[in-house]
Amino acid sequence: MRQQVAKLAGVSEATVSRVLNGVGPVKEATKQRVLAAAAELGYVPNALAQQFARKKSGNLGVVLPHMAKVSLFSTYYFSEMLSGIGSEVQASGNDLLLLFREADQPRNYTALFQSQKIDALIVLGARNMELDRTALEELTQEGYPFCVLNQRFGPRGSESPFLTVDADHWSGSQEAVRHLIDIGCRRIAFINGPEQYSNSIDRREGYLSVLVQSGLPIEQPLMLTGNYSRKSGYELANQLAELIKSGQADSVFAANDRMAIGAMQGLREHGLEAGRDYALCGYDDADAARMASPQLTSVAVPFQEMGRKAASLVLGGGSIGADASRSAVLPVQLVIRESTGVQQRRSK
Amino acid sequence: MRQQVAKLAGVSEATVSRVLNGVGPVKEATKQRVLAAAAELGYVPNALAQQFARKKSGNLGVVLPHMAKVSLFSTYYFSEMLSGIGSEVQASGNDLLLLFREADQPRNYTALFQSQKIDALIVLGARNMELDRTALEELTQEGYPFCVLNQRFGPRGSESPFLTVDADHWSGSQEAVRHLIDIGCRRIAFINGPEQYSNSIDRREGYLSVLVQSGLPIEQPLMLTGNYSRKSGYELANQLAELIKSGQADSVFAANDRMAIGAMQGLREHGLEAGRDYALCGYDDADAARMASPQLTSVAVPFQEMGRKAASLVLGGGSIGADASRSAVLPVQLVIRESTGVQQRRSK
DNA sequence: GCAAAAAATGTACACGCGTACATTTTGTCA
DNA sequence: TGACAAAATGTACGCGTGTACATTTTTTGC
Repeated sequence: MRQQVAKLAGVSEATVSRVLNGVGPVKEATKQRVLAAAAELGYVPNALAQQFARKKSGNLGVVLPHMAKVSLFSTYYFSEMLSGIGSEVQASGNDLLLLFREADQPRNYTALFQSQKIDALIVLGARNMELDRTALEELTQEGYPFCVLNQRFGPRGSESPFLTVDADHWSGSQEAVRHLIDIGCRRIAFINGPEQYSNSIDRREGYLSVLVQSGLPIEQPLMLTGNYSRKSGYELANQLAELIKSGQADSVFAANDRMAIGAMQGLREHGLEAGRDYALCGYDDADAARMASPQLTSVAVPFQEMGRKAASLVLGGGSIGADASRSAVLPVQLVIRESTGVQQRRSK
Repeated sequence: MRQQVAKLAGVSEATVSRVLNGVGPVKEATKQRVLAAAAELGYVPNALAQQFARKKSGNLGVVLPHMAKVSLFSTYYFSEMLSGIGSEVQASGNDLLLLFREADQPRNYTALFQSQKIDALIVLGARNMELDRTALEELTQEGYPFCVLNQRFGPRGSESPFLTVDADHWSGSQEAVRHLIDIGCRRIAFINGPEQYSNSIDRREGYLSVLVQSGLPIEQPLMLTGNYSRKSGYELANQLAELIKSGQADSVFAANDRMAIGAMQGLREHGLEAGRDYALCGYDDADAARMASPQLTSVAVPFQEMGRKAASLVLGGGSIGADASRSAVLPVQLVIRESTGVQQRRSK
């Protein structure tokens, strides 16, 4: 096929290759002849042969958490990040290979590199567990380019052994809690997610630090744990209702919107309305935040940008910024809506 | 590398290949020797070379609608289908290549096959437009295995020129509208999506057919059009409010949950509550349906199963069922919740 | 125990491309 | 115009598999 193009253009196959790849010096006239010939014959290079010859698949792998039941991860989180990754991948002329992780199976990420199926890797939904840690350590050891998204290993602010793109959930939680305090809340219940996720830890620390700064007491009974699902928030509503009705709590800060909405629904069954009987703040600013009634105050996370950043880092193969830093932490932003609405609280 | 394995096992490279691929007759003893040697050396076959030699990439391509702003397609729809596709792809030992479509650019799907980047294709979010039709026609002409998901070309029930997996939105809409009539509604407003999607057409026809069957009049003013976004539903609420307050409408059937929720929110601003002042039924049964207040009656669509089916069809390369039918239509199911709650309506 | 069939293994090469290196053409300067 | 450098193009080969075909080994049937 390439041979036919070469013959039609009156050149050698090598020249065809050079023209199509824009490499090496080529006379403008021959270039046009080759392109014309290729167009006429409808020649499309065999990507498999190209990858083989170049020893590059051109694929960015993205590992997804197992999500048969969409439970732990809101689909918002997932699809937004993927969208960001996709836009960057597309811009760089690469492709995106989706890799579905089996639940609790040993990860074999290095094999993906050894087989050259992927040139780079982004890991979504990693947890701080033996299984994940060893897999990532292995990748580091071998020097393969990869990036962990929305998860940090080691303490906050510490230098990461590998590329990491995260959002500043510590500051985000601080903002959220400060906002609750600003509107008059003093006893802020907190629904967190599992601490395998650095996200959860960051939020807890942000929550606690503001309490301390503000001279408010830290009350263990106010700190609850769900699993980031709506259902878990809903189930915690019984405890929350008691806390609120007894005056032990006047507000709820949930570590994501799904749990916030679940809690909101559960509390409603106890006759408690967000924005009226208690203030409620979620996290993520998913679509669901705007769909809830009352609309949910939340912390917007730049998931798309995080995806783009991770992709660009891992495809560029470089470190972050001019320095040799291995981790990027993107800012988040509080979005105030009805569930902490001042007017509604006043009308109480 | 393979050579080293061969030497260590004391066989030829061809035998190594045979063992690893489980092809051809191999003595059990040599098989074990080869496997042991491969394990010891940590040999991982080069996927690129395999693909090249086999002339198969092992990739199933999935074309995604452009979704910079997550507007037309709920992320629920998207991630559920993808999840279904993913499970099937994984089970078949293939990989999933994500292909992001640029907005309003000519589609070049055939090139993906010609370059052998993909062995099969699933098209998500196709519309009945020139751009899409010609692209699909081209694929058909060339005989490439592909499947269109959740979209039909040509009239309902007609034989499709290519593989199609859809859900029975006609029956689903009928069920929804019948349910509304069952609970006493007589003037059912209908918010549909753009008619580029066969989904929309099916829902409209289902809606109309039940009205006719039930002897209810068809009123043009009750039929509104949005774009499947929450915002569009919200914006139509003004018209709906007027219809409801003037007694022209007593219920709303929205073609998806997002628009239903948008309408619900908009109507609330007019003092109208779903399940109390009017009945509301959505479609898709996305998570959002359960997150809304009141929880939304909706039509559950087996998105995951559709994804699995499409993947299995297109990877199997076969037709659907024993007959030569080219299209599968999966059943949907009405899920009744509070927004059409009988008890609430009674208390009106 | 021998011939023939069957099973197991080895040998050799193609797959389509990119590219190092050799060769030819073009351009430059005196 | 000739010598030489630079640009343009051609030639040849490797990349790591899978597999058709040739060859060797084992089994079978008598």
